[in-house]
Amino acid sequence: MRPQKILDQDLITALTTVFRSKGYEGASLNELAEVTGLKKASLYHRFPNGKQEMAEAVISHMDLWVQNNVFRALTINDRQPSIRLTDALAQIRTLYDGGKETCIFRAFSMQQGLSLFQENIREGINDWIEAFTKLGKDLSLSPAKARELAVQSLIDIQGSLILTKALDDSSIFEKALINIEKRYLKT
Amino acid sequence: MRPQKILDQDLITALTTVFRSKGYEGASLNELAEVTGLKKASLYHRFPNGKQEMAEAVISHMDLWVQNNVFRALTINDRQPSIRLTDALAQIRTLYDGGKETCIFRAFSMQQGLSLFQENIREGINDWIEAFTKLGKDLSLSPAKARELAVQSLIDIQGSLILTKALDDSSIFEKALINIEKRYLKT
DNA sequence: GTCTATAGCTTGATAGAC
DNA sequence: GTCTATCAAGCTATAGAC
Repeated sequence: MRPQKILDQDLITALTTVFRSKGYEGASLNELAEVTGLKKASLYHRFPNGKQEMAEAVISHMDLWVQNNVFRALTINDRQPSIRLTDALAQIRTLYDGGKETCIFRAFSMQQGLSLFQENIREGINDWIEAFTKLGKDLSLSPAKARELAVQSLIDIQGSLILTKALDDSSIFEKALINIEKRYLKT
Repeated sequence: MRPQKILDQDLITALTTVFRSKGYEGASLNELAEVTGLKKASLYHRFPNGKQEMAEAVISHMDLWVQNNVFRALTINDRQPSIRLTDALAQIRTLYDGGKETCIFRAFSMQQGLSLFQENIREGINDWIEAFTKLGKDLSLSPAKARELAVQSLIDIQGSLILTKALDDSSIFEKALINIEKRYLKT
């Protein structure tokens, strides 16, 4: 076997930047080939199912990162909940590069992308809600209140990302993160 | 002149449904022709600048509706602010069909759509913020606090629309609207 | 004002050489 | 494993008849 010209890790990273900024349909194979440094036919060798498989790999890779960083920080048992929250918010800040990057679910939630990845999106969002809900319970909130705060936290993240992008003002995202923290610590 | 087969009003309405659900790139001329009942060449007669002009017409039409219904309700001077807010939220509920419809700005905020309509989106969102800010001031809030609540209201609307779509649970959107109302009336 | 027909391009995907 | 070359299908847009 000939050696891989591009490592899997670098490949996924390059694919992610395009899918994230252009969405599923908007990411053309020509552009995906260009940013990865591979020709289209070579991409098909690495991802026999084509564009959809590339997108799935991007989703899986990001999902793993979120689990290892955001969810782990939120739900780990051997630390104070307030510390966990601060850590998780720092990871979220990194994930979205201070509000400059969009959520991959949002990028894949229009057009064909929605029908192809609806289930991934639904599960992904539910995982976020569960992780925040566990934090709330560990802060002695009732299950209902814990879930309510979790949903509101996700609304704040997603909504502030949209406004940050629309107004090109990353302070909106930053304030939203601080607001999430305040809301939990007030209880 | 031969009579118009389809009235301007009906034409825009049909175009809107497609652009809203598919986004700018995702809305193909074939589909736009199909839902309007006109052939592609006829669409070009009505919109000489093609797809972009159709999208602009959709944005303008929706903008006018929002001004006449949401902003007018929020900012009209001869009614109590709390009544105005309730009215405006009812209009917003209609605008997004209880959370089942997406925001046109979101539909146009990926791929090519973003570069083409970035300015419309920025101005549109700013108009929403201004309208809510006026309401806050009329409720005797400080300018800073009024703007803060306005931004949070938009975050709640946009974020809850995303979660409602992702989880197919329109109660999230409904709770967000109620939450906006509570937050203003608490002050 | 609407239509049929088509131009010209880009897309996702494949065949086969090395 | 990567490449060049190519395909069929879809796209936006236009020409010209009625």
